[in-house]
Order: sequence, then structure tokens, then C-alpha cells
Amino acid sequence: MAGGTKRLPRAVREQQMLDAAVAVFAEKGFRETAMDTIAAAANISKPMLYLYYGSKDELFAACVNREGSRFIEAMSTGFDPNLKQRDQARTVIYEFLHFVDTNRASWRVLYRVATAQSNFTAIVDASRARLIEMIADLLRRGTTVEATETDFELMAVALVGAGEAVADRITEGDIDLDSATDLVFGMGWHGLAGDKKVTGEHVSQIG
Amino acid sequence: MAGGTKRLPRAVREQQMLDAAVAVFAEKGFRETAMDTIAAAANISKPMLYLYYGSKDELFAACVNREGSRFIEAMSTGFDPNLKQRDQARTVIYEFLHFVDTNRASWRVLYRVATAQSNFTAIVDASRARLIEMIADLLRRGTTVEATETDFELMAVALVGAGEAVADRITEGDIDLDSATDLVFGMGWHGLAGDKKVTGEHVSQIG
Amino acid sequence: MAGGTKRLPRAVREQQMLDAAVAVFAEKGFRETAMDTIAAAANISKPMLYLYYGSKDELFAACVNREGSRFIEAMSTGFDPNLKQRDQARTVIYEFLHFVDTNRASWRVLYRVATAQSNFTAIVDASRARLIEMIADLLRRGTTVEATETDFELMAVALVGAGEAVADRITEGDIDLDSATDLVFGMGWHGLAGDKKVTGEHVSQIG
Amino acid sequence: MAGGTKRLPRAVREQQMLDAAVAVFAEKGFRETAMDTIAAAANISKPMLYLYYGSKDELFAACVNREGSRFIEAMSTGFDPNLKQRDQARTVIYEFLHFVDTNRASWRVLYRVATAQSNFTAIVDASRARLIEMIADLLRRGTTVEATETDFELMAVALVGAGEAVADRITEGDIDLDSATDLVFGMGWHGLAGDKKVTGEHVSQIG
DNA sequence: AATGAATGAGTTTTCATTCAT
DNA sequence: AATGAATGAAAACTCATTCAT
Repeated sequence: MAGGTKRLPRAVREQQMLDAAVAVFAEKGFRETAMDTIAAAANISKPMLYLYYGSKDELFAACVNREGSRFIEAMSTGFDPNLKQRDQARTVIYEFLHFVDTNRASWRVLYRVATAQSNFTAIVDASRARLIEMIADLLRRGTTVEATETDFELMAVALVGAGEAVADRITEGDIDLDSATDLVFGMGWHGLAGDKKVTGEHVSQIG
Repeated sequence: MAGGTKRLPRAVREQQMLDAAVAVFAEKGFRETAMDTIAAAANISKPMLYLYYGSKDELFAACVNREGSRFIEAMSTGFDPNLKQRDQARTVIYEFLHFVDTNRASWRVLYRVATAQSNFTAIVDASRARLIEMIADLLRRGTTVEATETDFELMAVALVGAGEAVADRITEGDIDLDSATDLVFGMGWHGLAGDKKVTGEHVSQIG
Repeated sequence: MAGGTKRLPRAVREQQMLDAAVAVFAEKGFRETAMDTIAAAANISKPMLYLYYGSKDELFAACVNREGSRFIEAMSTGFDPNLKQRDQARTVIYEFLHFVDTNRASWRVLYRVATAQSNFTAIVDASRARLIEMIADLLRRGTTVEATETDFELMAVALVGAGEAVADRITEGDIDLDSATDLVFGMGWHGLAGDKKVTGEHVSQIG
Repeated sequence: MAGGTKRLPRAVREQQMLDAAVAVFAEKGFRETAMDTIAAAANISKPMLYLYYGSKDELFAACVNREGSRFIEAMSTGFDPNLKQRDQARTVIYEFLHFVDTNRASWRVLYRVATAQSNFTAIVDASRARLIEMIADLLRRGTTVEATETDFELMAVALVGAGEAVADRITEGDIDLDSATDLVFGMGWHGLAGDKKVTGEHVSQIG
């Protein structure tokens, strides 16, 4: 009865629905969200949801996919082949935190809700794995340290975990993006060294 | 028919139930777990569950509390006033990862299931906050760096996030506990410095 | 996209729709058939179905009527005033089985789907009643037996039941039409006699 | 609220439910029957239905099984090794019609409702096939006619069809059981002969 | 003449929770 | 102390039917 009663072309309605779905899922979690609630939030009837997306699972998958793409895209803008690895790494971290800062719901759906839902861990894990691999790569090329493959990998895991924790804080309140970036960057850059010695850095291309 | 038909003292029954509940919740998540399933796993009837714990929420809360206590207790064993802050920190990290390694279900219930459940985030957040504060304290006293309160706090947040990420890896497979400890420790100890300078360390007491 | 997008004269469209509807109803049954499915099968949009037929019930009724007419018509061709009752009866049976053999969907819609649908039993019963009466008449005139009206009537009921059962077999596989005809004919012609005596036959007219 | 509110032992409730289910299914058909309706008819709540039978399909299957057993049992009482084939056949027919006469709902569920429901045709077909085979056997042994295997088989099919048609009439009104039996019997006994010659009969054992 | 968009009303199914014994 | 029996309330999903264009 509110503002969505008009006939809209499919493409538009689809986005409208996803917007509502992402918002509600982010707020309540998957199981706690009723299709009725999403329908109400989107100002449409439940059957539309099923007509367009087939099932709750598929609707959620559509949410994850759309937000995932947004996320990937946002991250991509931070890549610049001319940057030193060091600066590249910092930029990646900044873009990540910035995305979370400006896309709370996306973030929550992707990294908190989907993760908890066994049917979707696969999708999320895959995307997270890619991110981790990317970070590992930056570390591997950026620091010259006596470190095993496993070290780089695990460091990347830890860094992403740190990033996610900081990200959660960011969604909660007013943390300065820049200093948060510095902090996470510092953890990775200096942290890997541990008791070992960082012997240098070099520039390189990253796709 | 199995082993639950006998009359058992209340204390024993309670643990039996919690054991079952923790196991099932850890495996399936909160909403995905039916009271029937828990009752079956505990070899008792559903009304018993309600008699002892009142409701599903309360039962889950009891799980979180018990596992939380276990966790706290495990961590406490790592505290030794005679240790240097540096070693103290490393020990804390080690104990944390060790606990996760040997208490998968506890870990999952506490940090993955409860976190996702809006009714319980409060409890979990509080406990996590305590951990973070402790870490922050260790950092604050352990390193002499020109860092703001927020820096210490956020660093602790990041470190705990890193620890949790590494912890998840540990539950999944065969990661060496010691090298994982080194890694997380390194992130915190050297990471905080960032471009700043670590000027020293000193010993101190921590409760 | 296929062949239904063009403007077609009403009569053609109507048949196109009924063809699709009969096919789907025969295959799935009444309740199991969705209007969507019929529309898709007919390469038209659902509103067209409603425009032409008003409701699912009415559409089904239209199917039953059309197929019923086809059936009646097919049966009529077998009538020949010059035939002896005996041959007439055999011909009727043959035409019936032949119709079923060459019109599986019609048969199923008329005698299996409609029969099971309480809203339509009336229609089907009426048509079946006519067939039964016809058969009863053939028996009455064709055999001279000491038999009551009820005997003739019930015998016709039984014969039609036998015919339907045989018909089902015919739709399922390769039963020889001629021997099936002989068999059903034999049941009626000799069967009525039972322990009574068939005293004769004579020729007559049937409309 | 009516008369079923009391706690009843499982076995009793199960029958109560099946009674209601058979009645409603027989009346309305499978798809046309809502679980709500059955629950209401059984004076219990819907969840009980699911608790005891799992799903609508399984409930229906339970109905078919129970009524099927009743049917088989009823038919079995008619078998007597001392009877001549001729009398045995007549008895079988009588028992069949008698069962239908006194068990309208069973009959409808088994032979009209289940038949129409694609998920269950298998069960019904199997049971019908057994009946047909039994009749075929009686014919084969009872009459000495020059007839092929297919003839006997198809005759049995036709006879059962005739029996079912007559059965339907019986459920509808006051048809005399004995004359109906005579009629169907006559169809089979004399009908098979057709233009061939019945050369004799003999006694034999049938399990 | 024809259809994409939209929904009210219902259906099956599940689950936390409570009695009566 | 313990449980089999029972249900209210809600959730996912479907479908005949209609409007606006």
C-alpha cells in the first residue's frame, strides 16, 4: 500500500527485492528472516519473491552474489600496477575497510550471515579464499623474509581475520578509516617478520 | 533405551544435557537445531530439557555460559606473574589456540554460533570484550610505543580477529600450534610499531 | 517465441488451447495441472486462457465436452441399420476400443481424469449412462433371454466396465484390437445367458 | 473439543486417524483433501498427523495399505479348496462385491482415489494385477476351452473391470448382491467361450 | 488481441512448548 | 524423577485469478 504498488519492469523489481532482502537478512540472519518480512520490506507480495527467485535459498544466493560482485568490484578499483607492493597492500586494506564502512548490509550478509549458513559457506569460503590468496601474494612479493609458503598463507588468513574484526568495529561506530588502515597494514607488514628479519621490498606488477 | 533411563542426580543430568546440546548446537547452529534432536542426543525426553532449562534460549545460554567458563579457565592457566609481558602475551595466544584446538565444539558454539544469534551477541560480545581488553593491556604495558589508547584497543581487536581466523584454520586441519602462535604473536608485537618505533618492554602483573 | 505469438482467428486459438489442455490434463490429472503449464504448452499467455474459458473448471469442462463429442462421433460411425444386432454390437465394441487406441488422451481425460474429479462426475456419468443405455438396448433386442430389465441394465454396466478395463490395457501396450473385440463381445453375448437360455436373435434399427 | 480430546495410546490414535483419513480421502480424493480437514475429522490437531505419519503421502499410503489388507483378508475368506473351480469363482466374485458393498470407503480409496494418484498407481496396479492373475488362473483351470494365455489374461482383465463397474453401482444403490454375482460370473464363465466351445470343467485345489 | 506484472487465499510442513500420568 | 501425548503458531511455498498496458 505504501510506495511500491505500481507495476514495475522486472529488472527494477528485482533490484528492489534484493535491496529489501539484503537489508533484512543483514539485520536478522538467514533463518530468522521470514519471506513475509522481506516481502513487506519490499512493498510487494510474497508470491512475487517466489516468482522472481524461486525459493528462500535462491533469493539469499542472489543476495550473496550481488553483494559479492559489488565487493569484488569495489576492491578492484584499488589495484594499480604502478604502485609499489607496499602501497598496493595498503590500498587493498583501505578499500576493504572503506567498502565495509559504506556497505554495512553487504558486509554483514556476506561475511556474517552467509558464513553462518551451512548451505552457503561454500560460496563464501571460496570468495574469502580468493581474498586470502591475494593478500598472501602481496605479502610474498612485498617482503623478502625467510618464510615458508605456509607462513605467508597463514599470515594472510590472520590478516583477513584482523581486517574483518576491525571491519566489524567500523560498522559499529566512528573509527577513523585511515588509522585503521595503518594498523592492519602494520600488522601484516611488520608482523610477518616476527623474530625474522625483513630484508627489503621491491616493486612488481599485480593483476 | 541407551544410557539415560536411570535416575541420575541433578548435577550429572545437567552436564549430560549440556554435553549433548553443545555438540548439536556446534554442529548445526542455533535455529537449525531442534529440541528433539538435543533430547535424542542426550538420551532423555524433551520435557526434561524444559524442566531443567526452561526454554531453548535458556538452554543455549547455559551452553554458552558453561563453555565460556571453560574457556576463561583455560586461558587463566596461562597467566604467570613472573613472565615478561612479551612471554605472557605469547602464552595467552598459545593457550587460546590450544583451547580451540582441543575444544572445537566449545569454540564453535561460543564464537561462531552464538555470535550469529542476535539474542546472544550481547553475552558473547561481553566476553570477547574482556579478552580484547586483556590483550590491549598486555600490549599497552608490553610495548613502549607512541600509541593512543584507541590504537591499543583497535590493535587488540585486530589481534583477536586474527586469532579467531587462525583458530578456525586450526579446527579445520593440521596447522602447527607453535608456528601459529609465533605468527599471531609477531603480528601484535611487531605490527603495532608500524612506522613508529618500539622503544622497550617491561615486566608487570596481570590478573 | 514459438508459434503462438501471431494473431489467430478465435476458432483456431480455441482448438490450440484445448489441444494443449487435453494433453496436459490427460498426462497429469486435474489438480496436478497448473494453468501456467497449459498456457506454456499452448504457447500463449495465461490471461488468454481466462479470456477464452473463464476458469480452470470451465476450461476442463470444455475439454471434456470436445473430447466427449469426438467420442460420440466416433462411435456413431459404427452404426448401420442394416447390421444384425449381433454384428452391430460387435461393431460398437470395436469402434470403442479403436477410439481409445487412437485417442489415448481423449480417453484418459474423459474416463480417468474427469471421473476422479467430483465436479465433473456428473458430465461423465451422463455420457457413460448414455453408452450403457445403448448397450443395454442392443442386448435387450439382440438376445431373447428370460431376463429382467435390471439384468440388461446391469449387464450393460458390466460390459462397459469390461470395455474400459480392456481399453486401459490397449492404451498401455500392444493388444490386438480384433481379439479384444471378440472377447468383450463374447462376454456380453454369451455371458448374459448365464444358466439361462439364449433363444434367438433378430435384426433391428438403432439410432 | 468434541470427543477426541483425551490422551489415547498410540495404537488407538493411529486407527482413529486412519479412519478419518480414509473417510475424507474416499469422499474428496487425494489432492482435494487438506490435512486440516482430516485432522478436524479425527478430532485432533494437524501436527499429530505429521507426528504419526510424517507426510500427506505417507498418510495416504498408510490408508491404502490398511484398506488393502482388509480387502485381501476379506477375499481370502472365500477360498475353499473343496470347491469346484466354478463355485470357487462364483465365491470370489461374491466376496469381492460383498466387500465393496460393506466397505464403500475402502473401495473408493483403493480403486478410485489411489488409482488416480500417479504416486500410488504402482501399489494399486500391483494389487490389481494379483487379483487379475488369480481370476485368470481360475478361468484357465475351470474351463477347458481352446484359448491362448493372452485370452485368459485379457478375459480376467475384462472380468475385473466388469466387477469394478458393478461394484460402483453397488456402492450407489440397492442392487441385489446375488444377482450381480450371477451376472459377473456368467460373463466370465460363458463369455470366454465366445464362438469357441467349452469342453468341460474339473475340480482342483487353489491356494 | 494479447501479455507481463501482481496477489489473496490456501497448502503442506515444522517446532518450541506444555499437559496428564 | 520422568515421559508419551498433544498443540498453537508460524514458515515456506503454490496456484487460480486479475489488472494495467
